[in-house]
Amino acid sequence: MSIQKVARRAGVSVATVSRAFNLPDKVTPATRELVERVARELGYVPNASARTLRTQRSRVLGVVLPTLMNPTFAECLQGIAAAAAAQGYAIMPVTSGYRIDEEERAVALLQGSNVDGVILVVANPSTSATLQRLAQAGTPYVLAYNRHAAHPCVGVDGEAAVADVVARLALLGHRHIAMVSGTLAASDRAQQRYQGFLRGMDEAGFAPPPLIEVPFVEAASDVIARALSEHRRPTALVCSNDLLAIRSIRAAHLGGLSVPQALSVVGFDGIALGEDLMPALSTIAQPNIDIGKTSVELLTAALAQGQPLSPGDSVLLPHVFRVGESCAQAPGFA
Amino acid sequence: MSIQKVARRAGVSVATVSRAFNLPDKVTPATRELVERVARELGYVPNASARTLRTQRSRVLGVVLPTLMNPTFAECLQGIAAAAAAQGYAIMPVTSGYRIDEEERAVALLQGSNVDGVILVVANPSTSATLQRLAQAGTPYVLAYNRHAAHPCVGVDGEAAVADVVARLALLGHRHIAMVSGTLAASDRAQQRYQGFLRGMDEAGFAPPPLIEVPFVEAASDVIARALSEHRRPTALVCSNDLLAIRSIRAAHLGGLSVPQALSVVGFDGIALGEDLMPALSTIAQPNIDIGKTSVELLTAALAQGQPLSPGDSVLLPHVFRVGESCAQAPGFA
DNA sequence: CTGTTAGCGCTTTCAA
DNA sequence: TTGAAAGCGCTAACAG
Repeated sequence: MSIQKVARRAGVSVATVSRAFNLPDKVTPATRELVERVARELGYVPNASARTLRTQRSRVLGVVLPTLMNPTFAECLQGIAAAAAAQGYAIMPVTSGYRIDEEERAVALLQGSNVDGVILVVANPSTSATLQRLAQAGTPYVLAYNRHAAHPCVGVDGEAAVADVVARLALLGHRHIAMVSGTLAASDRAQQRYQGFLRGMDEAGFAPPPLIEVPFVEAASDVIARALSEHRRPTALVCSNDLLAIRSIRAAHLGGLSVPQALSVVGFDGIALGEDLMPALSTIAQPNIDIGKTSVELLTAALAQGQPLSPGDSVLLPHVFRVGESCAQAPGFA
Repeated sequence: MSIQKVARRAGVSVATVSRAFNLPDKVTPATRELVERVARELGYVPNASARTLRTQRSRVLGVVLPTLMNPTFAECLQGIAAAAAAQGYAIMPVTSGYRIDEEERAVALLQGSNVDGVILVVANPSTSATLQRLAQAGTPYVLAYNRHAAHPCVGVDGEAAVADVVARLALLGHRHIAMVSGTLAASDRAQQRYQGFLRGMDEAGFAPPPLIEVPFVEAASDVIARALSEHRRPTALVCSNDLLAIRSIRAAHLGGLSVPQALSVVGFDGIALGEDLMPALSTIAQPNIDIGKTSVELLTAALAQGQPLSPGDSVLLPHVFRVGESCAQAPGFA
């Protein structure tokens, strides 16, 4: 079903059919209706490839995410999809599995697909050759969750958020607070959150214990269990993300510590599922859907302007501490 | 950066450049290397739209899912993405929010994007005009999770799975077993699982109590709490999906029932997160990633053959009962 | 083994 | 307001 067939059937030129769809004002109402009717009868759907080839714009946004197994990014993608659809854009998501080489491959794939712009969550903007490649090709892009002075970013202030949480825990009487994180080297988010932890501990006048670093998610239980069985074990755990928080709660229970009575646990991300758990997860909630939505809006605005985004366009979204039930006063604190 | 530029720079024709990429054997190693080098220097990336327009194949698969907020589908999408990439296909996912009209819109969008084939999870294959549209356009498709005699499907036998679970619960001494489900009308999966429940109860010689139907996920806690506070309350709950099971466990605890001591809860789906919960979720685990992978393989095989899939190509994947910790003997059962 | 060329379906001047 | 025609970048005959 091509525009040719519609034109022939309607007894007009292909140019008129094209105008009827794209510039309705430039054809008489009568012709427009005729064309629309014929097109509907024939089940005509414009060919996106031909249009893209001709206009050099695909109306597709590329999306690079670490994984969909973490609901944080699934939620964000949902937000991206909804916002993109609202703006008349389709999306093409690719996951990188937190691997730099996969990030590169993903961007190459997207560039080959003629995407108009790219939204990405990278391991670390500082060390990312991927971003250079994008900039070099003149492809507009925006980073989500990442924060970096040299790139346009949409995210929250993870450092401040964690520092606040430490202060909050101190207020609840906690003196032994530890942080659980994934591999620091693998993510700038983890690094920033850890900075916030250090700052918060410093401001509270506590000496920070060694970071409980979990190299692989599978190893989480063991590592955390060990940390919780030490002599002067922490009474509160600040986790770098909700998935780690959930695993920490399990590890605590297996070790005979009830949450929040014997151990407070705070997560980071605000995945929807956290509210349905028992105890409901106390967490620093990021506006995941809104991060996606804002990224799309920034990007499509830039596309409309015909110029890439600059670091100055970055948006810092507010986070909120979601109270939950996994966080309470320190044992024996009045 | 077009093939023209590469050809000129390399001093060969565009046809040779094209061959160097697509039919390497039909070109002398020397020319091929020359072309590859020049292409790399110029940062040439083949234009997918032009290729699609010319070949009439986009190497993109459309994917229609209800939502990404349910990890089941996020996991499946991950599987789809990996398998598609392995076969040289990109994907274009769209979510329908369990709404029929959105399913239709999604398919229309995908058809306009020239997708070669579509993988979809629909509310109900029997009542879906969407599938007819696809068949009419000659677009190969395969249903995931759905099961229907008139369409090619990839999924598990939900009915048998639930019937088995009921038998298993009976063996553990449970006499009062209830089922929790989302709106039956909204999903053929829910219907099939409920059928399995009825069959299982019948085979065990129990009279099935009324289905605990949760119209909106938000309402889950209330509805379930009410059911658990009745005089002859169930000692075991079979939930139509893991998300409902998680909410049920919470509702039970809020109502003073400990899981699994006072109430056993079994889910359906096998989301990865279930294993990290406390108690770990007992559930009927579907091979979500494999469902995605199999769907892709079926579809790409059909694409290679140049013919759509038929109902006879359907694949039934095995499910397993994941033991977990949320399911135990009935109270007072020796 | 390599080159020439038509044409995929569409948008967009330029003319009428 | 409408039509004719060029050309986006690529692949696949066909010719050499």
